[in-house]
Amino acid sequence: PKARRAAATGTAAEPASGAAAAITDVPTAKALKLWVVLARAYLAVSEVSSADIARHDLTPAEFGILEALYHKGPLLLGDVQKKVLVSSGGITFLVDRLAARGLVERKACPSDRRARYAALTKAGSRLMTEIFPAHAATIREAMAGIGRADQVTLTNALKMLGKAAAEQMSQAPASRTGSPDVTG
Amino acid sequence: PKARRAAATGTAAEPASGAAAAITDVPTAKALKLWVVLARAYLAVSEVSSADIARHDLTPAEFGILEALYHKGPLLLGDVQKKVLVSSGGITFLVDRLAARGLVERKACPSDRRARYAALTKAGSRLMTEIFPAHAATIREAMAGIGRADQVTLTNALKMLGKAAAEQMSQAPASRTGSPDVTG
DNA sequence: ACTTAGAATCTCAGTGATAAGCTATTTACC
DNA sequence: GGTAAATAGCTTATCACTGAGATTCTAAGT
Repeated sequence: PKARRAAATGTAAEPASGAAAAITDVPTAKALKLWVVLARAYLAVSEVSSADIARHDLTPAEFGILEALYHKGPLLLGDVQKKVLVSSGGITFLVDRLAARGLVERKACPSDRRARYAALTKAGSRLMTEIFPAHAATIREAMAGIGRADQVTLTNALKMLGKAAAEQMSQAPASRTGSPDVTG
Repeated sequence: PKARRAAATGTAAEPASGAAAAITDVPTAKALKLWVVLARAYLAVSEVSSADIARHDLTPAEFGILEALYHKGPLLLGDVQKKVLVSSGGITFLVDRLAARGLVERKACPSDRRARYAALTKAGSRLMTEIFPAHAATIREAMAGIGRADQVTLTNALKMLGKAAAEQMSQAPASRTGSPDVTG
């Protein structure tokens, strides 16, 4: 037998026997709905992408690093971090692992002795040249449910959404659990 | 000091010194771009949501379970799994943890002695009544970057995208690494 | 009834990733 | 020029979650 997985991310809104009543006001309900489909769409595409990446024995994070270096050339570890969205420790760990496989190497930074570059090795570069186009095509296929013009519209809308959400995030610095939230 | 995080998910496409050339064909480039902004938008909203949830010492997965039970009433563990998208072992683990906090309880299923229901306790129900509306409002705020009419358009587009991607997923069952990929 | 396949859940070892704290180095300010 | 704050990356402890197998039960076939 196998441990199966399912396909959803909660946040629905229909009461049932023994269930409390849910959101009534319309704008909130619409926003929740949007959040659900956003999560599902992301997850579905993510699944396609991850599965393709896994065929080469890479995690998405590893692939992200290789891709960043492939497109941008050698990068400071901190810059890789910004691209790939992992913690500082995570970058160390991932680059170590890629280095152990001979795909990436560290290089000293002449102007700052704290910093190090990560760069693709010849093998890493060859690998990416080999697999990236097919990966890109896979993503293109995953997006094929939407017409090309609509893709642009969708891209713009999502860009706005992401920007707004990120903005809201930076405003609320995350208060801690039990505490009464501020001075007053 | 603190281990900082960044804000992106790779898949850009501008060459640089020492970097290999990237995607040239337009449809693929557009699809990649869409994938990037989709990931970023999801991540940004996810961050907002998680931060809000964390204020109550809950993980997103835990909150997902509570939410499912709150809206739908008692649910078989398997059904919870489908809603919240975790592994079979994960459901056991998470429900255990919520039960230890007195928010959820297991109940026998009369018609099938293998199956168990998960249901909110009175405390769990009270907690959700207390925190869910505020959480929903937080999500609404995160989505506020987009007008209400556009939200509906966006929702529909994402629904199609998710469906198409999921479909592609089920077609390619995931071949294993080294093997030469099919018969021909 | 008995056997076999299939399901629902639980167990448990393993994994990717984070978050703090640490060291080495750089920058800014006096 | 010397000291303090900030920065880049590494180390370690910890954690939520996964995945395969084990367990218990149901359903179907003989």
